[in-house]
Amino acid sequence: MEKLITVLGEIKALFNRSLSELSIDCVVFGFHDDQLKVLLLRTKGSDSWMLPGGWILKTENLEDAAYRILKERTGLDSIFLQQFQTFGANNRYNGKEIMARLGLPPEQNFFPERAVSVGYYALVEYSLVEPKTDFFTEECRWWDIGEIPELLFDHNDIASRALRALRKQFDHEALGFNLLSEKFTLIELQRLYETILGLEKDKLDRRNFQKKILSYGFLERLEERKTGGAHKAPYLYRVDPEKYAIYQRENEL
Amino acid sequence: MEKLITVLGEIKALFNRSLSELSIDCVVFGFHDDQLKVLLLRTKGSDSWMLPGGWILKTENLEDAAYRILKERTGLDSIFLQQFQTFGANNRYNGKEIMARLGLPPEQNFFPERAVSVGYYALVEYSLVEPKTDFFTEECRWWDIGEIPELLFDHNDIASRALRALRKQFDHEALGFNLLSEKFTLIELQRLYETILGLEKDKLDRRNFQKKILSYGFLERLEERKTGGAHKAPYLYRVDPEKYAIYQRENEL
DNA sequence: TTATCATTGTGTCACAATCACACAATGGTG
DNA sequence: CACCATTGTGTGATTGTGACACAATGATAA
Repeated sequence: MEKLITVLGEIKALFNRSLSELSIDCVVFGFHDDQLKVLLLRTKGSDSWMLPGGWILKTENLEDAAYRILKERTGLDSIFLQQFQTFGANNRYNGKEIMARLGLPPEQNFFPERAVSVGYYALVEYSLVEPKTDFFTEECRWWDIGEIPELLFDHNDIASRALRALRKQFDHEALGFNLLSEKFTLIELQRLYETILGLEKDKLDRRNFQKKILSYGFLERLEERKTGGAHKAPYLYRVDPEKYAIYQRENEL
Repeated sequence: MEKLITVLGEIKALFNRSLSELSIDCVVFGFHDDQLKVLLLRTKGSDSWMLPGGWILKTENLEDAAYRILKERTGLDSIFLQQFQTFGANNRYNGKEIMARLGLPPEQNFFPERAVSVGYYALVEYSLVEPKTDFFTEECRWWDIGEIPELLFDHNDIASRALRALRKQFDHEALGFNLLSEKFTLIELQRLYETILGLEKDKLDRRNFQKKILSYGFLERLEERKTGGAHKAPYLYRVDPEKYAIYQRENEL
């Protein structure tokens, strides 16, 4: 009982330092074993999963809040982050429901009746992430994009909109290198594209894909080759940051 | 003085029925005389212009609020509306500043210190709009996109982001028919595209443009021709709603 | 040590999309 | 009724994309 009071106190304190009617939800994408993954959290003492999210401090820029939240969950500092949509259905959220989910007394609800959420998606390097739980949750782990369970609130909707926005962006801009390690082979990049665009393996023609990507001119072929696998060792590539910036500028607007 | 108290009371009443930390700002585009226009409002007793906007009622869906705000300003019911970005810089807005702008005593400020705003852009038929002022403003009129004055808050930023989002969408999807009257000539459509994309007149090749647009298959050529102008009378076209819906579905995702 | 074989690296051809361009028909204007 | 800016239409050139084949490589297994 005493513990419950402490918990309530801490949440209230956090809450008083934040904007109350507004939250941020993040869809964090990772890539592993040729599969697209999303980072999810399980709330304490329940089977309910949700997207990582949080509140915006009263003095904090919206985008800074998103970066902070991501850093708290993944340990990562520099992350590819994109705001994609704001969700404001009047029934998407319910203060009392949150209290109940957290095992707190609903009649003591101090959350607002209503909250709007700004959706961000992030692209991170799977192997660098150390999933961390927060105050409300006891498990944080990757889920395959095809096996996402039923989530709290409208988080299933947010996740699927994020994927759609991601695909749209992939369709007309070369990106996603944040999902791979610094050095990668072209076939790894191709698998990434096929996975994100929802295509089957080798749907993209290997030769045409490589020609196209290389024609952008921002990939640098290293002397090094990727060894270890069977068969001929492929070259490793990396993104040349300066040339990539030029490409992005030319591709803007 | 008595009037001031009444004003304050009315604003407070409206405000109490709304979410306080969140607002909506709309960039309403119209097309007239081969120029792209934006609807702006001038606040009472000042030279300060701003975008039409408003608050979200506590029980109201975000999108419904945007439609309501637009209807209040333009008189129009069915409008092409698109959420494009949410603006949350911590210094973008200041409650006391609003009070001062409205000629109200800043020390009685009841607006929050901070507010985040969801940006929508709208495409409307210029000739159908009857600009209406609201409680805070005494003038509402169209401005040429190239002559937008300095606006309150971060509204210049919002407006230019809206234009950028609009151009991006135009780049890979046929739309914008909402900006023309129901029946239009292909050259009018071409001027619209050139204006929105920021191209000079006749930059697009007339023949290729018409071929491309018609190849989408949702424009219907009418028997009617547009008379009145000098020279040969061009055919009028209109959008076939069913075929347009098919085109949009095929073009999705 | 060497044959095997899945995989890598590269070039060419066919087709589709886009671009550049010309000329006859039209219908107010003077 | 001659004029002329504008409309309606078609064709060849250029570019971009998609389909496809073959020699080189290097770990694996005989």
